[in-house]
Amino acid sequence: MLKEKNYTMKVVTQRTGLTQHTIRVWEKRYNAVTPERTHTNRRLYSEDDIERLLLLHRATTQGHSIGRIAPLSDDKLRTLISEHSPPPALAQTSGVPSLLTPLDSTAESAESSVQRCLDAIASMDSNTLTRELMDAEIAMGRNRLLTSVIDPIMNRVGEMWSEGTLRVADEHLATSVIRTFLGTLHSNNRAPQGAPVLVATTPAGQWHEIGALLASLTAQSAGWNTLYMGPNLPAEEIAGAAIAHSASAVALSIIYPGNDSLLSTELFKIQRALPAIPLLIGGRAAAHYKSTINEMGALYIEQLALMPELLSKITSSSFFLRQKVDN
Amino acid sequence: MLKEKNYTMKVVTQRTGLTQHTIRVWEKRYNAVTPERTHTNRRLYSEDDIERLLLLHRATTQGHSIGRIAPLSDDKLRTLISEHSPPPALAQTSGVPSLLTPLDSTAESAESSVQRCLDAIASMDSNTLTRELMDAEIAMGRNRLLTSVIDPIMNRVGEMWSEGTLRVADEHLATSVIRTFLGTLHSNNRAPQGAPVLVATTPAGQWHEIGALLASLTAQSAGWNTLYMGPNLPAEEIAGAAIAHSASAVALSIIYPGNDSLLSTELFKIQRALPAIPLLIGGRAAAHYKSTINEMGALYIEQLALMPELLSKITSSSFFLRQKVDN
DNA sequence: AAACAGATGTCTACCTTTTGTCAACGTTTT
DNA sequence: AAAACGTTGACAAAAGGTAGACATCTGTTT
Repeated sequence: MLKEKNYTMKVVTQRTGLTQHTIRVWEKRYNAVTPERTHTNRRLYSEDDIERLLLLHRATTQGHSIGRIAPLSDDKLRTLISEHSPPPALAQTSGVPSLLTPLDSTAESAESSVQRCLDAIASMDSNTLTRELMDAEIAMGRNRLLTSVIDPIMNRVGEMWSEGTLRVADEHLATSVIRTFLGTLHSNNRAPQGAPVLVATTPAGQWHEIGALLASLTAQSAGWNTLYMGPNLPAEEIAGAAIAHSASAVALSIIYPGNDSLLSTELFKIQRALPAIPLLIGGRAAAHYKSTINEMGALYIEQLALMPELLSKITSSSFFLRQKVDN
Repeated sequence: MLKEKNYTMKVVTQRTGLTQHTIRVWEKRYNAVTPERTHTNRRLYSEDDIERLLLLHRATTQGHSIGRIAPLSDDKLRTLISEHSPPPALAQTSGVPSLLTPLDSTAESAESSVQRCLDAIASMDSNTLTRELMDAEIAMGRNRLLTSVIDPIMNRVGEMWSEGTLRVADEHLATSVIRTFLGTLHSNNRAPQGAPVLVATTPAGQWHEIGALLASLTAQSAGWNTLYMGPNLPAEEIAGAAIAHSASAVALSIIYPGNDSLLSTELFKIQRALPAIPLLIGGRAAAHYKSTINEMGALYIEQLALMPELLSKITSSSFFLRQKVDN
């Protein structure tokens, strides 16, 4: 069972997106959860407690009043949330979910989650796949979901596709389901006013959009405001959008190798049009272009998990000055 | 029964699109619903109450006066709403705001909804766009949302794009937001067991997926089970998926003209691999291929609104026999 | 055509309940 | 010592509720 109580307040706030205050007051006023205490009176929460708080958070953002739903069982909460049938104004761990959760046993659960997702893909079961992804988000939070589940899945799928281990149809179905899932996560991102802006897209000729979406979401949970523009955008348009929204960075995902000349041309065009804006480039095929990327002074994202670091470097460097005045 | 009263005012306003004021005044003046009260006098609504208010809302936007319809039963309301058939078939594709329609507030509201969405697109405001779409679904129901709002929007966007009235970046953003929105609608598909299956996708070389998604959703609300496979799927894969899931039909969306030979080849391949399965072909560029489509015995979907009709013909024809045994 | 009455959605004023946030202050952990 | 956590009480904003006024419509009567 998942009854062991061993998560501290801090972890809970990060995983649920609730403030300490709120969590405590929900406990005091409504007995929403009943954490144990250390011998020095610190609260200790279990995995189940966290899940419950997450459910309560979702339900409240859907308009339910905490006082009424706090006594409900987890199952009732789940049905309550799913009955909110029209476009799920999803999760939306409001506030800034901030940075990665500490390393722990979740690594293992990420592995198995990935495996279950791959199984679902192989059997073309899109419902199961979606459910697995949702469970994974609850279990390990958004950041881990992105870096330790979805990113690996897409990599595996890509490999299996090129090995021929996976049917093209499977790959398409998986991509489509994941695209939808990421789209819902992406929803109304109202980051704070002065937050830096990231434009995420894919250059002309590159149709695979999952990478760009992942980049956009990662930036969002790092507190950025993002503008996701879909795949296959010509250089001029990327530059135009970046300027129009005074972006602090542009993220590009590159999946297909081949078509070298077109891609390099596009990248250089973007570079030239946006000399003052850092360019982040990642994706499976980005490694092929490493020399080009270096040459043009862009930043190479070797792994999604490394992106937050790059982002914070950008905000703390001179580019951030522009934003700071706003605060 | 769904008689448990435990939804708060706020939830009801969100799910029905009505204001607090209106809900209360409908209760006071017409006894439209009879919520319970908490011991502190707050209203509590049941799932049925919400459904009823939603029906009343739709009926009123169709021009019925609340005083007259408030006493009606839910079923009467439902038939009232469905009787008011949307301007079926005919003209009404795009652009020309159709002078013919009599003072039909539904058509009008659809028109204005489309306009507001286009405005949101022009100002690259994805949040507003999403909200407009959600409101439209609440106000006019899923079917009309698809045929009278989203389909027209995509047509207009396509036109404006080719006229050069709309920036490419805008078109991309709009497509992406709508893709996400449709994806969320698509996911909660609770499919009945013996329902016929539709495979929806886009042939190789065709990357624009909105049309296929619309087809899939339309089929879903016609009671079909659908398998949406994403865009750009090679003929062999389409055929394979259709066979593997014993599909009763395959829907393809074609947006880009050009690349004629490839496309025709693909279509013929699909035809040949699936001689017994009806092929539905729609999308902006489908008209260009009308002769090919006829030649190969596929069905041409001139307009999304006409698709349900085609579907029901398929289920009632010989192809349905295969399904019938399952029931 | 003008006047009138009924219907309907919206708004204001004002009161109660619910809920998130904060300050103040003590204790534990780092 | 600084940071993180705990408790308590106070407070303000949000969310509800009632009552009644009001501006538009719509259809009917004068």
